[in-house]
Amino acid sequence: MTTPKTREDVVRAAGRLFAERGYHGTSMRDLGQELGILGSSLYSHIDGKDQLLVEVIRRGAAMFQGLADEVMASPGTAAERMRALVEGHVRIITEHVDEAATFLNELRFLPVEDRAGLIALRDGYQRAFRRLIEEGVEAGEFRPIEDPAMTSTFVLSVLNALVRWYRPAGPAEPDEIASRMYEFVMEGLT
Amino acid sequence: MTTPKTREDVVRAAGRLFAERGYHGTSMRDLGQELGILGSSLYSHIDGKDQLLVEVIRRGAAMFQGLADEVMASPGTAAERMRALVEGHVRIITEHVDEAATFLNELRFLPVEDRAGLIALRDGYQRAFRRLIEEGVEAGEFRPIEDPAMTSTFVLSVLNALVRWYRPAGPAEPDEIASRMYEFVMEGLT
DNA sequence: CTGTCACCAACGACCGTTCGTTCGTGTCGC
DNA sequence: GCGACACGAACGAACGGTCGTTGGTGACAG
Repeated sequence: MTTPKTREDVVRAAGRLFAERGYHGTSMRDLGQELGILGSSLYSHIDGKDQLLVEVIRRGAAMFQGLADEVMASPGTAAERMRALVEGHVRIITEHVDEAATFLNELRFLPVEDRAGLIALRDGYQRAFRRLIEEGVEAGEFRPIEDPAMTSTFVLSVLNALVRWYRPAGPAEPDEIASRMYEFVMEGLT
Repeated sequence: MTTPKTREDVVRAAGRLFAERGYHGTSMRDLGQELGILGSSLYSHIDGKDQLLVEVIRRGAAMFQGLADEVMASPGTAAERMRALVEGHVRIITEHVDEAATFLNELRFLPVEDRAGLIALRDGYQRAFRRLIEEGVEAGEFRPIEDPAMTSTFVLSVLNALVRWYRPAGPAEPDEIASRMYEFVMEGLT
């Protein structure tokens, strides 16, 4: 009757449920129900639950890493590239909330053999922000900042928190969110 | 031999494990082991696992609400009170990471009958930030801000993310963190 | 006819929780 | 001062249920 489910369907549904209920809050039977099949039927497509978590998180990590690579390789002032990072980050989250949320929230539940590598990716992404801030300070575009590492954490805090409150049905348009975020990150409250 | 555990011990250990492994990632036997007793022995002190979650989160919520009440009732410019909020928030998190992290991360796993009330507390706390921002704009202390609600989300994003990276053993002192955060929230990067 | 995909029943492990019991400690009547 | 007794805290076995996972079987599409 209904067309059979693909491995792709399974991974996408897993992202959705992991984001919504957390990895440990999602059972294979839950996941099956989401797809209209039994939990045991999932094993026609995948090898195990933890593999699903790895795959979903890998996708999240890849998107952010791709953005950082692209922006950091492009020309432009620090401010321009910061704007590109903010816009790209917001676009990734608004278009792929589930993978992004799982990447940001469930990293600690990865099997040990995958954890370190993916955490390194996340740290690499943050390092792009730090380097950009340092460049901006050196170029005199930004104010003198004593602790660029901590400051990059602040910037990323604002960006990452979007997965916690963004709802596609919500009143705010992605472009507007990106603009306001960039504004806030650059100027603060004053 | 060893002194018996109190209900207080149990709640504290629960906060620690819920923060570290998440609610669904923590079993009663895990929790017992953390205290050096059996999982079943916990029921001499408590009625059920979900009660523990409620209690830990209640403590987290109470601390933040207390801070907001205190600061908002005090005199001072918007900037002064913003500094007080930031400092208080950082102090709460650095001194009670576990309750704070559980409050911020595990709200969605609360039993339905407790969820709405505690979410309302969280929203009330955020509303304090929004009101303060509005006051600051009206008084001309802050720049004109078109969307104070979203901006309050940004500020709180920076503050709340602290539970994700603060480690007591880390290099950064709480005072220094609070100063840098206030600086960033007020001035941004430029 | 072959391979894919789902079903179904079942596995052992673990889940939250209950129960009967034990052991030590402190209280109180005598 | 001493025995009886209630109590808090923990044990250990067991409960029904759910977990992730396996293997066998059949339906149905290419």
